[in-house]
Amino acid sequence: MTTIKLHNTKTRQREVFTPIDDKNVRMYVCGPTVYDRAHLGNARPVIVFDVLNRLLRHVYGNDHVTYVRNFTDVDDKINARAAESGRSIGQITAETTQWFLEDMAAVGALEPDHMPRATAYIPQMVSMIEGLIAKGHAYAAEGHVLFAVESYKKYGALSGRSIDDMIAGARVEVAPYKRNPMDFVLWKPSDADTPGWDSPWGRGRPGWHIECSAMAYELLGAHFDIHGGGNDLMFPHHENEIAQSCCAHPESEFANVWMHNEMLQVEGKKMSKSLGNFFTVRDLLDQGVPGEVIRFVMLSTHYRKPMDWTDKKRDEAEKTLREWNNPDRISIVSDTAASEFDRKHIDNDVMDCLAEDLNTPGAISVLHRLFKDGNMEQFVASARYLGLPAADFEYFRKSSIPAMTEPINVMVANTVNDLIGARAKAKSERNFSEADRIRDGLLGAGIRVTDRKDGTSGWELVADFDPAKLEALK
RNA sequence: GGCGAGUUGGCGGAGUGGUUACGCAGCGGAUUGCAAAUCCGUGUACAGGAGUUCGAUUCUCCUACUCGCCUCCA
Repeated sequence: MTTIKLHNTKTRQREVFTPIDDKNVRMYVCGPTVYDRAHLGNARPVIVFDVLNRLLRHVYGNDHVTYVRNFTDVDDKINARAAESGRSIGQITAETTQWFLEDMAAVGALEPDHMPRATAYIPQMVSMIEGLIAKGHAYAAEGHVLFAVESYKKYGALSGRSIDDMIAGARVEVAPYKRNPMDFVLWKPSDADTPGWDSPWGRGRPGWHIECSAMAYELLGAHFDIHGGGNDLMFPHHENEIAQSCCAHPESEFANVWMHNEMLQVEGKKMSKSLGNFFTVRDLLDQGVPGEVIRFVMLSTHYRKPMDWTDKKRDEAEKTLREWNNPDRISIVSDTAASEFDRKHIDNDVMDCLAEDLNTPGAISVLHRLFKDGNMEQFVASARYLGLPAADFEYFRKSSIPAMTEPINVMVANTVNDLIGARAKAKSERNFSEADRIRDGLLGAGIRVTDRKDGTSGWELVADFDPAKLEALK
């Protein structure tokens, strides 16, 4: 069996991964707060942990992995969005949830086994909070319930902070009802205009962190294998989750392995609305950037390093994927029900790279080698395994040019073939200036003509295909 | 101020105590009516300083710089 090694934030070391139960490997990844379209940075953890999910399923068996990723659909950002737009909270969260699923599917992410919504777990949260109060880890004050960080000795261990240091450097305004400035909210009161649920502390709503603790406990138990998310969640979100869960279930250790992906940057700078470099996954898709290209770029940097999204990388990724989908090179027929074929032919070196703390750039380099060496079965199976298209040229070509509908596609092909025929005739008459004129014209329209050894000619679309220019050549 | 990550050839980006990926670009060649595409060949880089070592890009320490978190954030 493949030995998987993962970098554990908790120990700051790369460790051999040993499941608690190899018949049910359990992973929880923090999902989005559903108030707006997923931006590009949101896609990184989704893709990273999608790869891990695929790896675990390959190693332990498809039916022996439970992957949970939540939707946080109760949050003050959602409330604010509803208030400013005049729409209902339910409309916003339902719509945003659906967008998220569509956008993540477009970048090749498989759906987790469970995608719980926080609002479906309010009673479990209330119950967990009651337990924390009973054990002396939390206290009610002025309609709030707060977690007492001093009641948990290991508070700060994950992110390497001490409570005293944090207080010294804190820039937060401290609510008067907090016993310790670092105490965080488990439950807060709601006024009449804010969503709320009845509770022992009055009508209110949960604080930010408790939903993950409650849902992880319900779906995975008190002790499970892997907990993941972006490294900006390490503090305070994950620290607080650990404190809540470990105090509510002192017999357990919560997650064995903590994994955090590094942040995404855009052209060397943090993505932010004020810098004007903020964009969503949907923005890219609508601009004609295929989801596979986004995925390829994401996989080409190791998940624990900052990733810089640049136009240059996007172009190079698209170029590589075009080459990998060149029908002249790949003769294996694509079959959507090819899971058996894929499973059998996934390359061992690709697996070894992934097993070594998800070395996706290494896996891509193996893909290059397989392609170059003509090991097409391994290549296709491995590329698909990583969620990249292979032997699927038509799909890729269509997805690159969303405006190009099927009838136009056929018309384009006919036009191009006519022009190539005319060029072949000119060539046979040794009228090379006419032949070159046609070839240059096609290239200008975004179609590259390539002569094969046998005297026939192939063609492919290049980046800036322009149907209008093609029409003008007729 | 506190905590953490990082600095690899023209660019991107892995990895390793000694044999120095991979991709893009470049260069040389084959091929071609000319191209393109393709194929073959070609690159000795690891921020600076000190230390450990037979030997360090890889380990330790120091310095510089970059970035993230500490407030909502993946």
